[in-house]
Amino acid sequence: MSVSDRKVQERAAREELILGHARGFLLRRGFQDWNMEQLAGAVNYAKGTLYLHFESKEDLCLAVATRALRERADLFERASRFTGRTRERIRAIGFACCEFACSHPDYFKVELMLKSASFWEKATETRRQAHQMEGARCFRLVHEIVKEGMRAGDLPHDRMTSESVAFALIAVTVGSHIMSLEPAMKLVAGIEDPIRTVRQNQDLMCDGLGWRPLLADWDYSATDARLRREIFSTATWCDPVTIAG
Amino acid sequence: MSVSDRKVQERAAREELILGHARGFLLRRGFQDWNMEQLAGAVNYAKGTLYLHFESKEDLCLAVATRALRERADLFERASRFTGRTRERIRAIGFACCEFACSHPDYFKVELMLKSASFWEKATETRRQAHQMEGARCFRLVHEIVKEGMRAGDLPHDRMTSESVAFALIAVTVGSHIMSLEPAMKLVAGIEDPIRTVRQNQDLMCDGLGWRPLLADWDYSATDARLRREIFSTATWCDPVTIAG
DNA sequence: CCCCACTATTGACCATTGGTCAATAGTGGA
DNA sequence: TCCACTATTGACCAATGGTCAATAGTGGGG
Repeated sequence: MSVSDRKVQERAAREELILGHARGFLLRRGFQDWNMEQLAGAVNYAKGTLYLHFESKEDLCLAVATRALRERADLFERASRFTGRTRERIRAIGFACCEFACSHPDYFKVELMLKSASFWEKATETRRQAHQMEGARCFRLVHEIVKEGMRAGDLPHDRMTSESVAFALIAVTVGSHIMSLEPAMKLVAGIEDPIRTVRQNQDLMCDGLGWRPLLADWDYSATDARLRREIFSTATWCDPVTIAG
Repeated sequence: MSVSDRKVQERAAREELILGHARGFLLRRGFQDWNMEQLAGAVNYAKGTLYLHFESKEDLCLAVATRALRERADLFERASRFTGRTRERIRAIGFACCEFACSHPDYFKVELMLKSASFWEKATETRRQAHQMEGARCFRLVHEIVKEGMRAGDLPHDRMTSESVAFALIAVTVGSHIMSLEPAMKLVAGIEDPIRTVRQNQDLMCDGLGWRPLLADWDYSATDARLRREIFSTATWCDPVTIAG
């Protein structure tokens, strides 16, 4: 058993090594600007060995993306342990999302790549499911807080379903992130601090949903300070200032 | 001159033919699932001839996308001629955007493709600029109405810059469209009518921005009816019901 | 009407690269 | 030490984006 065990472990370690290097390639150079030969060279294995772990280049990249998405879901989970009014708690998720975006600056670019059908099709069923599972985990964590907000009476429950509310929050966040990474948009719209813009838009959407206490009725900078202290003491980015007024 | 004129015209006609077929390929099969040989066959020209018009496959696809984006900007322009309160007018743009999304169901998928760096790099500078110009046109049309809303006092002008407001509206729209075309999300969030969801989210964002008259204070279904009558009498989709309450 | 110079078009060819698999090196138990 | 089995390799294949020398087509001038 010991020999077999060691082999399993070695295999896992090698997979980790490959994924790590692939992540570097993917984030720094996109999908096209490197090939499997180069990756094989980088990890000091032959090309064929890579294919013992991954069925295709797409499969490998999906695995990289799923790993990142899992980290994201983990951050969401940490954030959802934050205590306070429900709107403070959904804010924690927004914070977590931005924390993630900062430590994985090019993640959304990779995520966009996955949306292309041909890409998705070339990946293993197992890996597709794994990715969807992590995505669903993120959704569920948001959805739970939305439902609690409705139960608590902070959020109107007669206008929209809780799922639609969760969807709206996710849409505004993803949209803001994606539009932020467009250099042209930064220029045209004069966005200096993309992350701040994302959080601002999340706040606006929460206000639009009527999620109390509204931005004007609560000191959310205090919430952020507490959040940073209690949950994200290791956060890597500066507190964005909330909308004036 | 007549001979030369004819040649120019023939060349333009052929480019049109190629773009038309490429559009079909791109929307129906994505970027990978067809090759230049097949496209050449479809238009009854040799592969080399395609390269007399376009520098690369990416260049060709960017041209297709830009053509669609131009239609989108044209619709925005038509929408911005709508009269009424400024929030009604921004609603017209939202309507135009959805009208466009309905007639080009896979446009956003193609647009996503363009965000990959390697794609963008392989296209001609001219075509890149053309695409950015149409994008900027869309932004400008939104921005104009935002500025007018601030001038008219319908939209607070002391909280955010007009650019940030335009950005927020675009982000929520793009994000909603993109998330809508994810089949998993439809399942998890129970989205039946994606377009309705997009408009709903636009409404929520406008409310969040404090753009008066708020959803609850105005009969926007009447606005939609007028919009449909006066501007988009040829619209292809059903009026979405606004949020209850 | 023919001819020639010039242009337009072609498709065989090339280079790159994702993916395969027969050959080889390595390993551990007898 | 040897053998049977596994792990690893990299030469090879097929697909495809892109090129360019060869060929077909064209129109003006004689």
